[in-house]
Amino acid sequence: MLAEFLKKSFDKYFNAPIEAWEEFSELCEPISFEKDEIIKSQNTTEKYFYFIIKGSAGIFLWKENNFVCLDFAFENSACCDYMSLLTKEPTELEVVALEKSEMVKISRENFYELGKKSIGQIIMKISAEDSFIEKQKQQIELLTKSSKERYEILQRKFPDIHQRIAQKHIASYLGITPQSLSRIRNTAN
Amino acid sequence: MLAEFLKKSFDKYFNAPIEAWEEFSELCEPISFEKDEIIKSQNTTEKYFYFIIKGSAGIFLWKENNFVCLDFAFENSACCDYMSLLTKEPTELEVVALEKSEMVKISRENFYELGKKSIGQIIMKISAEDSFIEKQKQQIELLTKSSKERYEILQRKFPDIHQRIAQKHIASYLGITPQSLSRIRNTAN
DNA sequence: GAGAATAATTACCAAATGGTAAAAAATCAA
DNA sequence: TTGATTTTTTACCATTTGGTAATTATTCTC
Repeated sequence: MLAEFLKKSFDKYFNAPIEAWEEFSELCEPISFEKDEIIKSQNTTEKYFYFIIKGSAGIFLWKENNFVCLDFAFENSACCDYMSLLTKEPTELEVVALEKSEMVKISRENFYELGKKSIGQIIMKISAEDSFIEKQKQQIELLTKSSKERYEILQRKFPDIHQRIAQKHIASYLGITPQSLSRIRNTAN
Repeated sequence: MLAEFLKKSFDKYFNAPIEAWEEFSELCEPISFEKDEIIKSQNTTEKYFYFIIKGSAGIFLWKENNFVCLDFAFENSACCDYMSLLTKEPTELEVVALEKSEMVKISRENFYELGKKSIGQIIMKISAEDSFIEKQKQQIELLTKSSKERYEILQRKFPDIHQRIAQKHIASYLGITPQSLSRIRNTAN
């Protein structure tokens, strides 16, 4: 059940037999979050790797008097303070559920335990590599696109984002103020 | 010789015996580049992972009528179009030597060959993880710091960058025009 | 459902940055 | 070295974005 869900979600990255995913599932714990519930707070060390079954989450960073969103995560994708999980160091990043969510979590210890088996190796490798690629794409957008273009790209990537995520979070992700995003949205063409 | 150099460069990340690095070195080829020589051109697939012994390089992306720099790399660090190396797909990224440089390169095939031995596994894992962390830090700077602050952070990271790298490349890395960087540099305090 | 709290929109002006252009400085190449 | 090319600086104005504040809309809570 969970194993099938995971297999489907990861099939675009690599193919592993269902047995491997069953083995993975056994180390996962289901967990639920309410909207706005903090999954990992600032200045703590990430202990878990989460996978979203239903709902959404954001990675936030406090800046002056606002939160800035570094990433959104929806169904069928991973979500955690990956930097902290990798370095085992606390970070200022906060992970927050943005909707009522159902997830599974796997502890760092179990994650690394899995690393000794082939499925874990592949997941860890894909996670790190894919995370890098996504981050580099974000950097490219910030450096080469206007805020309006970045908004359009985000909408194409997550067509229902505006129905699910507060505009102020979207604005912070784009690197602009909510007022600017409002202007962009209300500009013709 | 090369093995010792590599070992020293990577010791901050993980410890491997000199023998492992000797094994690694055997798969490396030395290669030199002139200033401004293209290491990997746009719309090609990256074939090599480079390690800089001396000199520097930049990862560039064409934007309208200028190049934008995504990353600088100096001595003791890796340099390549890592996204393309991982995906085996061509990208629009260009890798350029920014000074007369001495590097060693290892082909993707040999890199993955090494993956079967423990040293390769660790290098690949560290490369992906560290690349992600650096990219996320860049994203955080772009989203939460002013261009002046970003310039100061870059100067602290690479104190001699202004002596080695053209200001237009630094400006593009910071996400601003050369004129803006010139103004920032000539502003008191 | 009513009131309170939060979020989004709009307007206004200030600040930062972009774009064009020209001059000065630095670098390159014969 | 000298002239050509490229880079950096400066100046000017246009555009974008930020910040404050007030209004409207939405969401939350009882």
